[in-house]
Amino acid sequence: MEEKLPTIDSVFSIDCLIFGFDAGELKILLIERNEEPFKDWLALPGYFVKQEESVDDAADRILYELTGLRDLPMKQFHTFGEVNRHPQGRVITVGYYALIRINGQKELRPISHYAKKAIWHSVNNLPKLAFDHTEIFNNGFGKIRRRLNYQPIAFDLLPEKFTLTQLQGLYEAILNKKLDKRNFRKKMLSYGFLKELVEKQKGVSYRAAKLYKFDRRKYSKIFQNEMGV
Amino acid sequence: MEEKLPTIDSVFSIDCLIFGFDAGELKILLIERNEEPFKDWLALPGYFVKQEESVDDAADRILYELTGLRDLPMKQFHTFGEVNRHPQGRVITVGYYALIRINGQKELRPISHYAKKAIWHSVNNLPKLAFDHTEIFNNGFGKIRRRLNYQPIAFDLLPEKFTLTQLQGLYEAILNKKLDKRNFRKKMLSYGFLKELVEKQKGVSYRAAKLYKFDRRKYSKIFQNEMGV
DNA sequence: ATTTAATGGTGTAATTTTCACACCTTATAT
DNA sequence: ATATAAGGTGTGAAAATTACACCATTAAAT
Repeated sequence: MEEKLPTIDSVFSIDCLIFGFDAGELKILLIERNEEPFKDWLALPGYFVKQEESVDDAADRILYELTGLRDLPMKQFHTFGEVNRHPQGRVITVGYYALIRINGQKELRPISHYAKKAIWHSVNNLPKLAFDHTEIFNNGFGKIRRRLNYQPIAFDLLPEKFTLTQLQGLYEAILNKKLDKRNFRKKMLSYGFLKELVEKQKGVSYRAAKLYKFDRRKYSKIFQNEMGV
Repeated sequence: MEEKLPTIDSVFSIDCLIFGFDAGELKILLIERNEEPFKDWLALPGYFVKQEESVDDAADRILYELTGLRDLPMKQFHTFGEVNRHPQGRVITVGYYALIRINGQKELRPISHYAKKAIWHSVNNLPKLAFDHTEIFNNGFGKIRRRLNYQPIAFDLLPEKFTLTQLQGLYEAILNKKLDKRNFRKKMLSYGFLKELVEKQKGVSYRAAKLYKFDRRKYSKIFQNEMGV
């Protein structure tokens, strides 16, 4: 009894899908690899899980080491377990995603030498990625799109204070379709979890829009278990 | 380059959540373990993934070996990666689920000696399960409950021909709440994917109900990408 | 033959949600 | 002053959701 099992180092990995929103465009965080295989290719930030850390912890550590971003609220979306997905051997990987404010984050600066650099790339016109990362991206992006319809995940991508037009632009970028302005505003406001601020937009050469905040407390009260958090 | 990685045997596993519906009750498939650790305990059917098989393939094989059930349409729902979830070492497990017709299946008969037997147990009053299987169960069951609201997963649990009352009973069992009979029928029929049969229920000591079939072809046509398959 | 027990089967009105659609207002730059 | 660019607003039609109660049918029991 109590015999020891082998270690998981080098056979189990994490890949991260980090979405940001900037200049009306949805972006994904990629790294330029500095290691074989796929040296110099663009890839999702990802690396091996260590023996003594939980998978969730590994996701945080790996993202930090490859991009300099820390403590993002990442969640699992799928585990990829095909036999030949890694050229050097059998590696199972679990995909995590997070939606974040690009400008709320410090600059991208890989800590580990496995990444040459980290960049934000539009989700449109993605180049071919290393390994099966294109498939991982498509899988995760699809799930997030569907989730947007019943969970308030979009607010994580916006600055703390935002206008309704920015919010709508974000929904349109994720869903990849135009929405009706009046209906969108009516619906968003009807939920009751947007807090209207006195403050207005500044530095625009047109009528300044009201700013809003996402009120997470109100959201939790209103929806509790309904929206399937 | 092209160095070989270690193998994944004994560090990566599958656990299966197989739901069935019988006598108005939702059931879960459990095995009685025949091996330490947790010998003699009830557990979810689960075992280690082999080096040369995909994770999806492993799920099919393992379920078959432990319960005798084959080729169920299982899907992943979450990967559990805490460091101390297995007493003998570091094991990461991926949870799969399926919803099936209990009576449409051959009898339960473990092939491998790792399971003494396999049984159907009500999802209510579950005993303490081996490992962190209670947590895995709760996680998966919660997801299925939510999924029921936008995907026609319930039909997999019923016999091919079923009455609307049976279908409603199943929804009530999964959602754990009473539904209005007229509204339920109206809504189900309005989808247009239920095919009314000429045949009626037999062997009941009250008015025989019409039988229906779930028409998967019509379903796909109607909903295509809408319901987030 | 009659009664009983159990489920089958049906419709309507009120409410809520969704959707389609167009114009005036405001702030700034010139 | 005027041109520009986005801000901000309401209504009516259609669809979906909800609440709600009674008679019909069958087999078994008497």
